Amino acid sequence: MSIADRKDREKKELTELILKEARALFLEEGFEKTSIRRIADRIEYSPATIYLYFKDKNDLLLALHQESFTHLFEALSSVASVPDAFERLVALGKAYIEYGLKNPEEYELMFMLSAPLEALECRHELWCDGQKAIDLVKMMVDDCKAHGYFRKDLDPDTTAIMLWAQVHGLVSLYLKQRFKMFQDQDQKKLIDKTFGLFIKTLQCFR
Amino acid sequence: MSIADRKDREKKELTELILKEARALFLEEGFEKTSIRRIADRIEYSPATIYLYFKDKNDLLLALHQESFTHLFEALSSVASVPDAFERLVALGKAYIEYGLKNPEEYELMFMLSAPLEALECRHELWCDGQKAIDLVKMMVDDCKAHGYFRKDLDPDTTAIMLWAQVHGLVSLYLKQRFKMFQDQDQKKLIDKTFGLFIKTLQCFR
Amino acid sequence: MSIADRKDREKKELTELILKEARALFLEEGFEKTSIRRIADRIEYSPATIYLYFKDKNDLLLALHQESFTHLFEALSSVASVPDAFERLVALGKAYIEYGLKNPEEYELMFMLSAPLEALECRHELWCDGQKAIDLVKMMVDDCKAHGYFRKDLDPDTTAIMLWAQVHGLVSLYLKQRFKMFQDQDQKKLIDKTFGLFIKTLQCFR
Amino acid sequence: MSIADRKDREKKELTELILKEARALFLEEGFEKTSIRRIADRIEYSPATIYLYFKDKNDLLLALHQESFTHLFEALSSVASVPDAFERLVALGKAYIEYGLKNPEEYELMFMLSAPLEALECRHELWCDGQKAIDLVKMMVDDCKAHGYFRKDLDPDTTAIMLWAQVHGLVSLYLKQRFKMFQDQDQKKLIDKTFGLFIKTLQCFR
DNA sequence: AATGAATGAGGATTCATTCAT
DNA sequence: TATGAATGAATCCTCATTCAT
Repeated sequence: MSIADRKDREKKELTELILKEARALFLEEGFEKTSIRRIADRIEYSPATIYLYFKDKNDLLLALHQESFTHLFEALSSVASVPDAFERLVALGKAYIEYGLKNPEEYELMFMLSAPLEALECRHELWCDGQKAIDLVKMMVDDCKAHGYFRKDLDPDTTAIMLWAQVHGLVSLYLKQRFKMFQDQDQKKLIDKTFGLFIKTLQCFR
Repeated sequence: MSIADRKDREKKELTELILKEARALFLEEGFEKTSIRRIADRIEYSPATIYLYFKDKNDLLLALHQESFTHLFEALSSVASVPDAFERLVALGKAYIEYGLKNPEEYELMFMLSAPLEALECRHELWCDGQKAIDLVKMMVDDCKAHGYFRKDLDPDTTAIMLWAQVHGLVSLYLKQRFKMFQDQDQKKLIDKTFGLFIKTLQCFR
Repeated sequence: MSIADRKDREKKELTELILKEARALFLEEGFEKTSIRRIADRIEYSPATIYLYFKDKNDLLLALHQESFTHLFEALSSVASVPDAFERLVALGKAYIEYGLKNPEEYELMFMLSAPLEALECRHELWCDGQKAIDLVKMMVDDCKAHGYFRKDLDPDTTAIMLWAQVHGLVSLYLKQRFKMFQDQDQKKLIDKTFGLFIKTLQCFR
Repeated sequence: MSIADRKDREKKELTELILKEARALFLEEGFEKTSIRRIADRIEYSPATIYLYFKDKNDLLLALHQESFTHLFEALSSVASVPDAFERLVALGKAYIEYGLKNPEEYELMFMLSAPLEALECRHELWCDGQKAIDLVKMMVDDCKAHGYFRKDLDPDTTAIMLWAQVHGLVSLYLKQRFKMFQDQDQKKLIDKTFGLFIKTLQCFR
């Protein structure tokens, strides 16, 4: 038993190692430079070995993709403890932004890269993750309606998309350095301020 | 003089030709497939020739970048004729979205690609274009304030960024297919509806 | 004893299984796609296991080679029941052709592939099979002579080779698609017609 | 002018060099071992250079294929000088066999390899060469009919295929070493003897 | 001004084989 | 007996770039 266990653990460990370095490469050098070869170099295994753990590059990508969503959900789950419905929605947005800024490569993979979707369009799982995320937002919008923060006739779908677009806009412009033109200001503060303003506008939904 | 003139003109023409085909390749086949070689093939010049007109691939990218901004400004300029300040702001957002959806590769280059910025961080021109764009928004926000649509104490910078983030969020999520999970709905309509809702929220700025 | 027996039987069974799937792969996907790995995948054993039963890929090839000859002989044996000596020879040719067309990969392995011979030149068995086959033809030629269909001074060796070359020529050109230039005709019919004509020419041996 | 000439010549020379080494590799190591890399190694150029002269491996193959047919036709053309129609046909067969034995790798490429046809099925040229070859045989069969060597009602198509199959059978079995089982005899003599016997059988067509 | 020729580096994969267990 | 894990070497091909001309 212990032998099988150890083998299992070792297998898992290498899988993790591959994913870790793949993620790191993504982070450090971007998607284009993330090749099987370079990952292999970094983990000091042969390229062929990676193919023992992942069918092909897309499979590796998919694994990273799913992992990233898991991380995102973990990051978002903390807001559940916020008692007030509206404050909870605000916390969700903040947590989303924070996750994006702290995990740029994962964020890119999930929401900004063409590659994974093109290659994996067929796979149903991909949409599930995104669906789950947007459903979370919708649920919170409904909560806000239930507690009188939003009008009853507000469409939760549209509202959720609006919220998502706003935070994604902020995160993605920041990650792609498009706020660098405001050189004289702290760009992260810019995001906070903007998000704060956005939250205020939401109050007209009452 | 006429000889120098002609040479000058010819030089400009070839520069234009290169840019034109580069743009076309971007549009038809995307960023990844746009290689110096392929551009050279299409203009029926040698790859080496391109290097006489552009230092390297990044330089070519920068030129396209600037050109794209010119196009964007053209697309946005039409809103000037809208008389009402608030309506003009709304029209601006709509025009921006429309431009993004209609010119996906240019939009990507301007606002979503890492490549041009990383390589050209030093160049001041890059920021100018973005600056000009955001300034345009700020101006319109000021107009809205002047005409009583927005409170006097509203910060035009933050507001402009918020507006930009919203429309960029919508456009970029759409371009990267992240609305595909709403399979049963017209995705462009989704954008319109969301933008419409966003506009309504702006009215609480009054 | 019974334990040893069982082990023996199991060993034989796995050997058979390997050969069976190797053959199937040959047939379904051709020689190039038949790799040790793919065979291993299909029998759901590890690639390393195959090396316990066959020294290397060539050894496996040799086994298939011998097996194929067994099949060929089975296919040819049916003609024994044809009473007339000349008709029997004709039937032999037809059976050979039919076997070739129906078992293209085996046929290739036996008569068209370089691989098995190069690697196994040393092995005597290889020639035995071919020898047995050509001997069969010679015997039938002798029968024809005995029954007055062929002149007594006809050299059975040369005649046998001529017969073999003719049918092999037809089969191999067909298998390698070299009759495709006769696009407007049924290629199998072409073979039948040609073989028929060839048989007629044999009558001048009388 | 002389510069362009020289460049042209150099280009041709390298093209020839590539083809020559490709052919040599075919001959020495067989089709499977003939890779772009190995060719590049032998000509001491980089693999990428080969792609400047040939679109891809198939293109290179096609060139070799056509070249080989040119050689074959040259080899066969000598028989034109044989005055007697039947002797001419015999000479054609002998020349074909001789060509095959002397140029094994070209012969394989033209008549025994799957690869070129699979990859280039679309290309019309391929069939043209084969067509031209078989037409040559048909013409000679017609000549034999015209001069009373063959019956008037003989089908030239079927006859031509029969002749082709016979010589191809002999050549291909020889090239693939399938005559090695007649160890005690000179294999080339075997071919001659067999072809001689075959020629005799043709006389019953009178 | 223009280019033909060349290449080193790198891309994703697949393979036959080995070896410790 | 069986295998999981690993790999070096190979495959075809594309790229941005340089340089002599």
